Amino acid sequence: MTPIVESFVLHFGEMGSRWGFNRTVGQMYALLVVSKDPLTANQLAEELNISRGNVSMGIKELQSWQLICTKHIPGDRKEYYLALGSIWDMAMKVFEERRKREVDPTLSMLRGALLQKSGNDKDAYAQEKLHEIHDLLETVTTWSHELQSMNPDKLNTLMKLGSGVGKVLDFKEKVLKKSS
Amino acid sequence: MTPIVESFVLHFGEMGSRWGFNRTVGQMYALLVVSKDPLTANQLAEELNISRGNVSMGIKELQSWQLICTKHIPGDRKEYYLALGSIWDMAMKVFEERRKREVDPTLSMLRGALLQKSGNDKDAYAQEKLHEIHDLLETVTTWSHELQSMNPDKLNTLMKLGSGVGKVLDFKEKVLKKSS
DNA sequence: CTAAAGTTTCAATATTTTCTGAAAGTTTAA
DNA sequence: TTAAACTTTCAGAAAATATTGAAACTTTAG
Repeated sequence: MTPIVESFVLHFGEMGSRWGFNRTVGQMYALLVVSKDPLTANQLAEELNISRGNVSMGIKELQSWQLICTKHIPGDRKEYYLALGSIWDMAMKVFEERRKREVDPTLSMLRGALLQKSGNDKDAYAQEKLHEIHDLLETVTTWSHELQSMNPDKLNTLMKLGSGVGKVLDFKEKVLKKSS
Repeated sequence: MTPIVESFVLHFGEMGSRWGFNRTVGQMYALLVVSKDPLTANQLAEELNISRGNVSMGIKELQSWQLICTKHIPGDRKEYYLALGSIWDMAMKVFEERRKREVDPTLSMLRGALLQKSGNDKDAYAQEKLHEIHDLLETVTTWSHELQSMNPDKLNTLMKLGSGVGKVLDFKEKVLKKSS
């Protein structure tokens, strides 16, 4: 690994734990992302100085996140691994996967709690709060689903527009009112 | 704790680790959120069955996230704790804090790596990828900053609009073109 | 079918993170 | 100033998580 690649890989490893996977999985993924050519499990183990078994588990994890794919080279029995898709695709995958793991279970727990009859004052207050949290999470999840289903170019336009989107909303209101 | 509150507190504790703090901190926060009246450190320790020292550390953590505040009751020497602001405020705080911890350090690492002269082909390819990641993270951070600076009502309108926002963007284009 | 090349599994070990509780620190009423 | 009431700190214990490596498993060329 060159110094540039190494510092990226190490940083991504540390960050990995915050982003939902462990250090070595983060490092493996980082290395695959910046490698033009696919790598074998043994190459990963060697470059990162980790055990072959650990690489095998890491690969399984990255596959469960659908972040890497396998490539076979004719006449070679080894499996080669490759980061999947564009940076944009990767970001979407991570985002989606985290929503599944962090938000969805909470939403279903909240739905359950809101179905219970509140027995007393304390419960009534608690349920009010749970309701607010539920509604917020639901709005945000629905929204993020919809954003993800948008064409990436349009989404990019939207993001670049930034808070300017407020003006566009006003603008639409105004024009609609005039024409009515 | 009533059963409803307890299941919320336990769930939030487990989830807490995914959301950036540890189990007991998550539980403490959950309990404060659904409690109408402020609680003392001792009450937290007792309700959650954790040590007084752990509560003290948890409080410090929650304060560093600016998620709770202190209240004094006249004639009482104890400190009372209270979840801060509305659910919306809380979500914003958590979101912002996570951005600071998860994204900002990566952005500065990437900026550093992009300043290096790439020595060879491998580095050149790696830097291309780093560049893409950098640009994406920057766009997203800037956008989220701007969304956060918007008036919450407008932001809510925007979210409820969902992917319909694409149509509004088209609409604006069309009207502007006509009038030019 | 056999054995070589490769991959996965998982019990044991190492590392990291969290939690406890006793001691030290702080504040205030008297 | 003192001591009671309360809070914080932090070294060590406990719990959770990650990692290794050897054995078991799988695949395929011959």
